[in-house]
Amino acid sequence: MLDMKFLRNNYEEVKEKLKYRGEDLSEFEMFGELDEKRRKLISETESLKAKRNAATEEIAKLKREKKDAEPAIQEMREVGKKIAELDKELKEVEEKLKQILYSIPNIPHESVPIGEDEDDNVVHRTWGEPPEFDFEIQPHWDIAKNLNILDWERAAKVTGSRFVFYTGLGARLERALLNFMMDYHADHHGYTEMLPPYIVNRMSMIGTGQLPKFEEDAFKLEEWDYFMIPTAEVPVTNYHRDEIMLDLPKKYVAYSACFRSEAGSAGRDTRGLIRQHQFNKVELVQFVKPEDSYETLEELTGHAEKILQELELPYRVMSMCTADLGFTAAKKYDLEVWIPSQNTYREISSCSNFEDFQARRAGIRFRREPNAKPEYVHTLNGSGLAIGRTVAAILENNQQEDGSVVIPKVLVPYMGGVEVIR
RNA sequence: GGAAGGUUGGCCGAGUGGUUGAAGGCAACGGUCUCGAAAACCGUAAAGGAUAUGAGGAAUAUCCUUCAGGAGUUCGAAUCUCCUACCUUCCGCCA
Repeated sequence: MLDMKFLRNNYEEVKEKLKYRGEDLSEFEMFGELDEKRRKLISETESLKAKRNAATEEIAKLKREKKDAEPAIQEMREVGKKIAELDKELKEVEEKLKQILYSIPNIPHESVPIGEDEDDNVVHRTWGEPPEFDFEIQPHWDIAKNLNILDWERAAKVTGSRFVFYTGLGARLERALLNFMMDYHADHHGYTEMLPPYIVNRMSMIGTGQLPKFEEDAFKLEEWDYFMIPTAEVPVTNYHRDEIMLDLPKKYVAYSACFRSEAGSAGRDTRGLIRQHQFNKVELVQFVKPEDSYETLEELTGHAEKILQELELPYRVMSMCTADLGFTAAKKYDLEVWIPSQNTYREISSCSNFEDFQARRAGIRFRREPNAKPEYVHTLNGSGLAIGRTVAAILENNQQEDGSVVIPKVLVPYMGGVEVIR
């Protein structure tokens, strides 16, 4: 959500910047008119209320002195009715304005490359070399099938498509990664560990920007106004909703299962671990002072990269262009890991600076000094990492000619000493 | 699922229709005192919004709103009524 005053004063400039996002801005057009109407109604209703408040005091005085207050009361009856009418009108206008503000995406940071689609994303840096194989490589779903560590057939029976059972050492590998990542961020990167609810209410989804625009992407509970979280970002960011924070920065690392309807991606990545309705993810979330957020974005991205480096998986860092930023980010880096069977890099982490976009929606503020005015914090988050995709990357990059898979060294202790899945 | 009680400012906590934006306390900030600190004493202190002056900034002034959220009664609601959410306790049910 953008600041209403800022929007009023910089309307044309904002419009110009949002053009690069390729978003539909038709609703945005009504802003000026509604904003003016709102302020006119406020003036009218407030002057009437001031009048009423003065009269009310007068009436109280008359009553105390046991004088006749009836004429004053009669007059205020009319004023009261008028106030009620204006308040109702004002509420409608404010509701419309709120919907508009909620549906305007964030303004891209000046360092974000301008582009029309994902092809305009910029390679920021590359780490490691894609491995060379002197045998016929297999996609991870075939490797997993041969090793008997992933079971899609039964998952389809039990639930449906895009769900999976991890079995045996597969389940162990997933859990090893989860533990390794959590430990690493908590022990080496200074994050506080968090285990959040997987279901949140509507206000939380609005707070981080999933709603009201993208309701069809979410899993909603039938009888409740509750949603399955698409990422731990939602509960962890909303943890501090409507709070005035005192000590910044705050750094949290949270594991959660994530749930996505994947509406609109029918037919894409139908096989394997890349695109599931439910997947596991370790998420990094930070609340920082505005002046620190861009430095923090680099730091946080580095924290996610460190995991890939420890796992010895080749990857690259992409700076997302204006068209591929998503709704809420002012700047975003995607970490893409090498997937040999697809001969390409695939997203495994997204690290974003939202500036005050989420903080404004969710009412997350801080004070610089004990008596200073509250200011909005900047929020950031990044996957550190998506675990299912990490499993896919390990299976593919570490596959051997005999179909076995070598476990990265750092994971062996977490695997109970298992060095190779065969 | 049934019953009772609760939700007030950064925190605790008074307050059952009319100078209550809200007593009191703690924490905070400024000052007096002190070599300095503590203690003591004095003082300042909520958030959001509109308007005016001002550079549509900082600031100041006036006004409005806000006592979980919403609706209602009333000239007037933290205070009365209804609904919702959450918390606590008891009963039931389940693990």
